[in-house]
Order: sequence, then C-alpha cells, then structure tokens
Amino acid sequence: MKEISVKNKVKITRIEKGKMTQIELANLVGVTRQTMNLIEAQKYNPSIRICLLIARFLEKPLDELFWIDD
Amino acid sequence: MKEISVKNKVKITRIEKGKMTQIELANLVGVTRQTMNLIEAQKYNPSIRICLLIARFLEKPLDELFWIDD
DNA sequence: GTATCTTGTAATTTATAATTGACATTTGGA
DNA sequence: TCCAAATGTCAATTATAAATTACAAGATAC
Repeated sequence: MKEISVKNKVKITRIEKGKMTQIELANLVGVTRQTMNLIEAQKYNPSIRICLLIARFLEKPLDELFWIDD
Repeated sequence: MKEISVKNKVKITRIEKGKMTQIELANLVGVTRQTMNLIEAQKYNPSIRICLLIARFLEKPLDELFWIDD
C-alpha cells in the first residue's frame, strides 16, 4: 500500500467550473479518463506536465490545485 | 530523442538563493543529485511531489518555477 | 599545478506513472 | 422506473521517472 502525500482539489474545481466531465478534462489534457480518475482520487503522483495542463484548463494556479499534505 | 515541453528555472533560482549546491537541494528534496541535475537540465518531466518539494525549499510558487513552453 | 568539490552525462536497473480493456455502480434526466 | 451517461475500480501491459554506479569535465582553493 503506497501512501501518497500530494493532495489536490481537481475534482471540486472541475465541477465548480461548470458541467465539465472527467472525460472532457481528460481529453483536453491528453490523458485517459482512468488516469484523470486516479488523479482526482489522489491515488498517485502525476507528472508536472499533466498538472500544468490541468491548471491551464481549470484556469487556476498550480499552487491552488496541488499541495503537500504533511 | 524525447521532447520535453515543461520548462523550469530551478537552477537559477537555486543559485540566486545563496550557495546551495545541487547535492544539497537534492538531499533536501529526497532525490539523487543525478535526478536533480536532469530536472535542472529540463531533460524530463518530474512528478508533482518533487516539484512541490523543490518549490518549498526554494521558497517560490510552483507557477513561478515550472511552466509549459508552447 | 594539483587536490577537491561540483556538475554533466551515460548505461543499466527498479519503481511507478499512464494506457488499455473491461465491468460494476452511481447519477440524473426523460 | 428505465435508460444512458458518468464515475469508480481492477488486472495486465507499456512507457518513463528515478535510483544506482561510474567516470569525465569544470570550477575553486591551496
């Protein structure tokens, strides 16, 4: 069981942002919906490239979307 | 030859920040100096966890240190 | 000019991110 | 209530980040 210390608020931000679905955001970013689902569920550590693309499409700064939970 | 579109200013920020060496920053973050070297050279896409730790120790926001070059 | 610390890089291995395909459950609208 | 879209999750594979070991090139101090 791997412990992931990086937290995010991608899911609530996506939903707040209108009716964008996981699939739509995944397509915009260029990942599969499974990957987006795991990111939203905070099951692992995505790459900075994916995080930057998510931040771009959700129109939020990185630091607001991702942080370390310690 | 893999093209990495994520740019960063980790190296100049580290040097500006005093006399911190690559090895010291790598140790703080908890990666090897080779990994830190590759990140500074923008040879690949690090994880958000590593980027958050770098930002913490360099005392800069993520968005200031990492961006997408397109 | 030589010893030492720092950095760049390369080849190999290991860990894990990300994909693919599939199925079950939940949600919301007609 | 029924149907379809959206989400959660799993197992297996592929791609790539990160570690390890090692050596060479620059820099700095003596």
